[in-house]
Amino acid sequence: MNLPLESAYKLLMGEYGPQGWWPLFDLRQPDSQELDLQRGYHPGNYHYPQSEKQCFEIAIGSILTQNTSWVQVERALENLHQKGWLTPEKIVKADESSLKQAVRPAGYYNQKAERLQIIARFFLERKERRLSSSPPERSELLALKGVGPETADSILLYAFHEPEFVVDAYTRRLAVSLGWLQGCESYQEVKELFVAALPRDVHLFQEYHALIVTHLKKCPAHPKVQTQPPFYRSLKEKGCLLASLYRELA
DNA sequence: AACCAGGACGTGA
DNA sequence: TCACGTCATGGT
Repeated sequence: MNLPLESAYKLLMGEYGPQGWWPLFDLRQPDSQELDLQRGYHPGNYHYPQSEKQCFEIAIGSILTQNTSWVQVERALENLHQKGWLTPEKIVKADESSLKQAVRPAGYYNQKAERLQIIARFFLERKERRLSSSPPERSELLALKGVGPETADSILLYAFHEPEFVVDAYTRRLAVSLGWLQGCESYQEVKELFVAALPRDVHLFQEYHALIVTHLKKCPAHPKVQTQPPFYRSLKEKGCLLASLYRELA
């Protein structure tokens, strides 16, 4: 079975262009006309993160965004930024209650505050051992409370440029709606589908995941989980890109 | 006014 | 291993 994963990628890239993930707070240009730049995206520039601080910010964001929309994460990051807390040192030392207050907009603020301190401790420890320049093992990320498979892969892919494909709810939904999956597959199985069909390329992996999210945000044309066989009809009627995706791939 | 958002963990079968 | 409840704020 040879699924057209690259064709889908080309269509998405042709439609939306490079997404400039992962957005970085201290990269924001408030005066820019481009909303992307205002919000810290850096389309076409793959040279980020450029500092340990930016690297850490990606890790923080990946925790905060768990089952939460990105605008909420931006508010939490805003709070942390205003306190000057977007570093492992500050997060570790922060008192519990004000950290919770800062993180509150992102939801689950009790657990997320705790888990931010856990991952901050991890970053700090790596820094003290002068390991910051080399990527952590996936297994040691997974060992941290609050870091599951998606968060680990996000950190590795976007913060450390490791070729790990990120699978999230959108990825699964797209794959299911295109008939590539049934929907009941495990994280690893979904990941394998993409990794096996694509060249192991960091920029490709970064853009593919970002494009999937962008597309399904813009075109939430399908139910959360679609376990039925491919269903072209309902989507053609939506008039969104996914319809053309279907026609191309049919 | 339900439903969902760039999940992960703890528990019991 | 796996299904299920829990965590929580703010948009549509």
